[in-house]
Amino acid sequence: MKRFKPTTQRDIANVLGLSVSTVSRALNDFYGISAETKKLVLDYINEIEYYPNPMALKLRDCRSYSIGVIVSEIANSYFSQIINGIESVAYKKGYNVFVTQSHECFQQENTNIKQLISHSVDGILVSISSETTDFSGFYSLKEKGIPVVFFDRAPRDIDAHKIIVDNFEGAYKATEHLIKQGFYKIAHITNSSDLLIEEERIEGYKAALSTYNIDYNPEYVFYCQCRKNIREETEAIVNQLLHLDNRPDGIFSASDKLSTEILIALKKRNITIPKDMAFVGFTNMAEADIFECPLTTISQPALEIGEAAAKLLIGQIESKSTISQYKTKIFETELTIRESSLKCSKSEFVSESLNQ
Amino acid sequence: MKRFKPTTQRDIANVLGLSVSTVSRALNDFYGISAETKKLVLDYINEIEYYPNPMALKLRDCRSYSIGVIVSEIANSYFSQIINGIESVAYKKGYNVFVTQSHECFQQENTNIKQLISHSVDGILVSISSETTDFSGFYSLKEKGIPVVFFDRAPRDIDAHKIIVDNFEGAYKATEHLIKQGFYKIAHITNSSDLLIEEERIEGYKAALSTYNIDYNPEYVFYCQCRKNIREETEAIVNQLLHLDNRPDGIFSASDKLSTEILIALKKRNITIPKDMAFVGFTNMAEADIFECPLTTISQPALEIGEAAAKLLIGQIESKSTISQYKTKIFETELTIRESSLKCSKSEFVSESLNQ
DNA sequence: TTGTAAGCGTTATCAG
DNA sequence: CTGATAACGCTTACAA
Repeated sequence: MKRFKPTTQRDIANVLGLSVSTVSRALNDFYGISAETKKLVLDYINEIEYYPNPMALKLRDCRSYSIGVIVSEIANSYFSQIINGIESVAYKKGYNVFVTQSHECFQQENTNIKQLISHSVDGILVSISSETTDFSGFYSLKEKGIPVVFFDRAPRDIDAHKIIVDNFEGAYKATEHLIKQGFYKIAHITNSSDLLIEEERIEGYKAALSTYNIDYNPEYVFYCQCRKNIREETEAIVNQLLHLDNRPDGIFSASDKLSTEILIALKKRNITIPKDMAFVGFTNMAEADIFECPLTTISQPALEIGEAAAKLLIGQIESKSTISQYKTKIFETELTIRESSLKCSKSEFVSESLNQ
Repeated sequence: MKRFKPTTQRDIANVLGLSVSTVSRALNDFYGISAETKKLVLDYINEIEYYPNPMALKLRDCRSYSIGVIVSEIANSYFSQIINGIESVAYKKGYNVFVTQSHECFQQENTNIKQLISHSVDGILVSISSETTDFSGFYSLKEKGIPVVFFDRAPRDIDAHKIIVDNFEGAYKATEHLIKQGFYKIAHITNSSDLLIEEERIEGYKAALSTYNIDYNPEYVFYCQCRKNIREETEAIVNQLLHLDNRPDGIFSASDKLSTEILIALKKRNITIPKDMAFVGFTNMAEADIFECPLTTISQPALEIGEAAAKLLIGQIESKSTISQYKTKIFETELTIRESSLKCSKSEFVSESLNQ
């Protein structure tokens, strides 16, 4: 295939009978060029739709004007909304975005970091995988001077900007809501005990129980890695949960994918929501409204999280001085009450009236 | 911020007391270097984890080793699955992927094309927006010699590789299934009459009706642009549909987002699926299983579509000669029968038994 | 076998 | 005000 060879400043210079440097001056509003010559050049480049060769610029500046993103899965509405936010900010500021997926795998995450470095990204936005407990990869990025901003899932004690939601508050609200509806035996299903956000959610869950004088029962907390075999994992969890001596009457699930899979497993066992089991999900699914039983959810401002993360990262990239004080920006979550968590549910009411 | 300055071949050469070209030779298995020197260099670069500066390579080769993707929306499981396929192939072959979104808007699509060109992508993968009727943007890409491969939604008569599914067959199967279930008044809701895939789906729908001697009723076909105001559009369509003199008893919906929105609108009006209205969606939603009424769907092999498209594009990019014969690869769809299309539905049965 | 130097497209520094 | 030239990091033809 004959490769597309774009016009260069040299071509322009030749056509107009000028030198390359004059053309460059016109393009960059550089001082020391006559208005006349400048107009000549600008008119011409407008006509031919000239774009400066980005590779040359990047080589010169030693930066790629691109940022890398690592998420666990893009086919997840929460993350794709965040990516939308990141891209809108990045494009506006002239940056490209490379999106990579860790699939909740530590190994893959490290491969992604290397890939991104070898593509000379100017900075990285990351939501760490549920498997990650070793943050040395991120520390070495810091050492190399490559800015990293964490969003959604951040390591506990790393010095970096972080964009997170108030997971404690979110989990508290979810749990409290279930309690107020009259469910006292609430199970909590979450990703992995090593993630800070999961810890915060568990703390919120515990705090709500404690407020209402309900004993915390460790048997009611389940962990799921959400890897490739998520279906098996959730099947096992649901089996275990349903066969507990003191079977829970409500579930608070901590993530998108988890919620979907748990609901599938429950449905398979003919557990009706919320009659047999109340349910609140920590999720951003657009489809929450049309599930068999519309889902009560704690939702997160995904778009804003993405925008904030991108702004912070680009700010750090473009800042002249080293950051001395890292920020942690915390967004609030929102409880949307639908039917899945109601004691006397509308769906029960409807199905009764339908059968008269 | 002090910029990260990676090691260069000059640095390596200085350390080892060699010249840049010798280092380069070692890295590229170039002929004319002693095994000894080569080992020396390779050992060292392994130790320090040297990566060649991608910008320099790209500038030199006049190519970016990146491909651009244009889809309508990434927060759509069908497209995010396709992107997964694209990325897996692209990364394996050393290419980056820039993903852009048209949001079903012609203007935005053209902006994206320009963006991608100005980032010097080596080729573009595109699923055209529902609004696009003017393909001049893509023709001018062809003229410039930038390879374009269309997937999912392709212009009718453009000379280019295309990856599509058998939309006719898919629509036929969906419609036939509804007919066999005893629904004869089948409405079809689709994106926009200008897309080839929509035309094929309508043809499949008509052909199935004709096979079973059902008259085609143009009033039963609805078009939705699926833009920002999709909620209003679908509300209007559902209102219109429900107030037809001869109200349909089944709906065959042509896309993901459309299906979700139509179901929300129907639910709002207390239309029960499939009792009051049968439903088949052309969609890849993972959640189809746990909807109020599990959704019968025509699904598409999204991952494979993405992989095939990326392979074809990269093949074209790397091919020395101009392509004389463009390929159109057609994938088959799959009908998954769930409850939303069944005449005597299980869900009715369940809700009766629950109320005894 | 190794080193030198030109060139990819830009911008910046210097002379004219 | 404008033009020539070096530099960014890499590959490669050519000279040593």
